[in-house]
Amino acid sequence: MLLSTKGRYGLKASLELAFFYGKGPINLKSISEKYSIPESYLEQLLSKLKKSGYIDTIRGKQGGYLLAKEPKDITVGMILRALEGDITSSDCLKNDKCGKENTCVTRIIFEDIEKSINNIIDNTTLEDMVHKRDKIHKEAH
Amino acid sequence: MLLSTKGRYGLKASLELAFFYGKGPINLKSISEKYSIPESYLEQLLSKLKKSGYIDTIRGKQGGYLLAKEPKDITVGMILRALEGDITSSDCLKNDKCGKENTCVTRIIFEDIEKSINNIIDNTTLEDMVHKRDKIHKEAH
DNA sequence: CTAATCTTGACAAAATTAGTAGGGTATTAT
DNA sequence: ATAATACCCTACTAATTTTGTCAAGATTAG
Repeated sequence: MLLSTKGRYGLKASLELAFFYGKGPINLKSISEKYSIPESYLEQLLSKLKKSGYIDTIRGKQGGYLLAKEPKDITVGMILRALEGDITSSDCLKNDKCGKENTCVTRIIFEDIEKSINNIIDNTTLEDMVHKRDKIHKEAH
Repeated sequence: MLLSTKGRYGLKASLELAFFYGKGPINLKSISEKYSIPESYLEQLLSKLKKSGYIDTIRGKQGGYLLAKEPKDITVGMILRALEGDITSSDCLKNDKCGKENTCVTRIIFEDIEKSINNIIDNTTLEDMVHKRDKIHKEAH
């Protein structure tokens, strides 16, 4: 499995904020209920996104969360990496000092996979996804 | 992380068998030592690959493991799936009956990623990897 | 025979994921 | 002011998955 619930939940929440971008803050509870995500858990995820600079918050009554940048300036890769760390195909590309980096063949295919994944997530913005969403919902009617 | 050690170890072992294809069985210990994989653990992995029909075994002294098919007829995807189950980007593509399959936007990007991964692993055979290995080792001299 | 090798199944340790819980702090409508 | 609202933070726990370990047995070459 490439992504855990962290990335999935976090991406859904970010997309929700993107959808309401420019329309004021969205509170935690409403996101948590809409997507059936435990409130406290989602809170931790959004907190990470805030620390990474992708989300702003407004405290107090009528407060909530909102994107810190325009949806077109936030990629799926940014969100996923903030929550899950580097998105990698295999541990050996990160940790291992196996000493065979230059001659390991399996490594090559892992690298190919990873490049391909990164290519997708780094070239899809939240805005792209909002547009896709609009399209899907239109077709559903 | 897309792949655990299961897939990585199993793929390395399979590649070793591919490299010695047609030259008799290779015993467990030699693979386990060459790649620093715990013997009993590797045993379980090879056992799965046997059940899946990708490798044969010869018991007794001088016995060992060998590929059940030609390297060109075994893909990386076959090996990885036998060991790790379906290679998937997100749980929600497999289990969830979230009821929103037709309108969920995040799902689309997970599907794109998954297709891209499958495209790579299903179009790379062990033979391809042996060739790459030959090339790498040549260049290293 | 016997030493090398695979077979099988149960068990255990370690790591990661997925939450829970609860008090704390800031803001604002009233 | 103050009460309600909502984010902030840290620690803990439960569940799951990964990564092994172990032991007794079956098979075969020499």
